[in-house]
Amino acid sequence: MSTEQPDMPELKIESGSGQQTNVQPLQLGKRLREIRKSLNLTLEEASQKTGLARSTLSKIENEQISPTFTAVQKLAHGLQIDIPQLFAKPRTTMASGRRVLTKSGQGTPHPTSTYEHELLSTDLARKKMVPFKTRVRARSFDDFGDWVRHEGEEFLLVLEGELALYTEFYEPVAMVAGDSVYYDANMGHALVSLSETDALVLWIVAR
Amino acid sequence: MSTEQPDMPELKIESGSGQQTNVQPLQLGKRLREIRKSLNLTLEEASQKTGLARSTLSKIENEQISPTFTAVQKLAHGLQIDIPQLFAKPRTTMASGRRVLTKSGQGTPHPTSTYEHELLSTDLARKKMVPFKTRVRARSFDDFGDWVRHEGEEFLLVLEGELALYTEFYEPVAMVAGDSVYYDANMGHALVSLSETDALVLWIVAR
DNA sequence: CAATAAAATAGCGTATAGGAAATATTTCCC
DNA sequence: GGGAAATATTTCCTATACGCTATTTTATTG
Repeated sequence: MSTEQPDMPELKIESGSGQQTNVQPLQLGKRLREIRKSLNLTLEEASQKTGLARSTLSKIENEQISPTFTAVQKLAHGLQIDIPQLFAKPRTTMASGRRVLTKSGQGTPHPTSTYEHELLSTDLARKKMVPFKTRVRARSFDDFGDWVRHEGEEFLLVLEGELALYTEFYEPVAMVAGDSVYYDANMGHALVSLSETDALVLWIVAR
Repeated sequence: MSTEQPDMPELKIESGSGQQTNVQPLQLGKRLREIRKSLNLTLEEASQKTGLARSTLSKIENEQISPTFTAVQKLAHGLQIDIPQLFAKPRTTMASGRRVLTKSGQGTPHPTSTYEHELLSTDLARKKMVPFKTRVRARSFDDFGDWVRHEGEEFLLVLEGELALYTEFYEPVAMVAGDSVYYDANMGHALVSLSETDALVLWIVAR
């Protein structure tokens, strides 16, 4: 594995490619073999880690038997894989790898009356999250017409300043730099700066 | 852990609900019963939908037997639940509108040799994102055994310090406070601090 | 290529999961 | 509460998963 030194900061953009198909025949055996191989384990070693017999592992991998749930648990525990991952889509090990780097202050601006969003990740197709850095200009809840509500979930971390988070079913709560909150975006929500200057938050929306 | 500075004054409250739902005995049976009940199905009906015998279902629900993987598949298919969901932590459907506030430094610590994670949102039943505040201890890429790869996508924002992001298909890139990056977590990735002190990043994983 | 070692697979006995039917329990009328 | 219907559990038998050991296959080295 090459240990090269990092190059200097610089904005790199790679637009995402869009493949992704579902529907797995779910070949547990094949999957397990892949995982074991990737861990460079022999059946014997895997056997010791999991407490299952070599032969059993072999049979599972070759789909000669259907492991009991307890066996699957032992496998997952022994090989350090979590069970949901076992059943997740095939590993898109290939060149689905993409990244987008955004330098400080170089995001795409998107101002509103109450917020000043800076979109931190430009066109990465079909991404699961949308990250903003947001300057909160609102100084009172009345600056908002009504609750903001939408599908998805949101996480936010206060970067600077002090603000109040208003949410529909709870009391408003004060937050300072370093505090974070996670909530369902279907619940009405709004941010108000409590300091003289605008507050700054990192804001992430998941679909 | 908690190398954090104590946090600032606070007004209204809403302490992060910090209950531990750790390490599940993973009571598949109980879980299945819940699901079946919630679908208003009798054992007989569930039997017809899944192709498994009433008695078998009963035994599974009462944890008298450990279903084979094929049985689990039939269950999942017949009852329209996807398998990962079966093994996820307790329901706690946060769709009903919920929020979790985490005060600075009050997250759940989770140290490794290279990173020091602070989980910012406790018991995320089925959340779409998992937020960490992470202290990067690694000083060289060699501190990692091999690439870290897993399902999902990641966003990260540098909070303090200076670091290098190594990713599988790209050149490593330097990042300073305020910079952020979004990438596919299936692509191998690793963070290395370039400063003398540990670097601090906000790290979010979407499934 | 042999010879040998290492790893994976196959055979077989035992433990246990799965199905059909009997039994027990709960639910719901009257 | 007593019965009857619906639902759940238990029993018993067959099918199959699991572990031990033997065998075959694959990798290594002279």
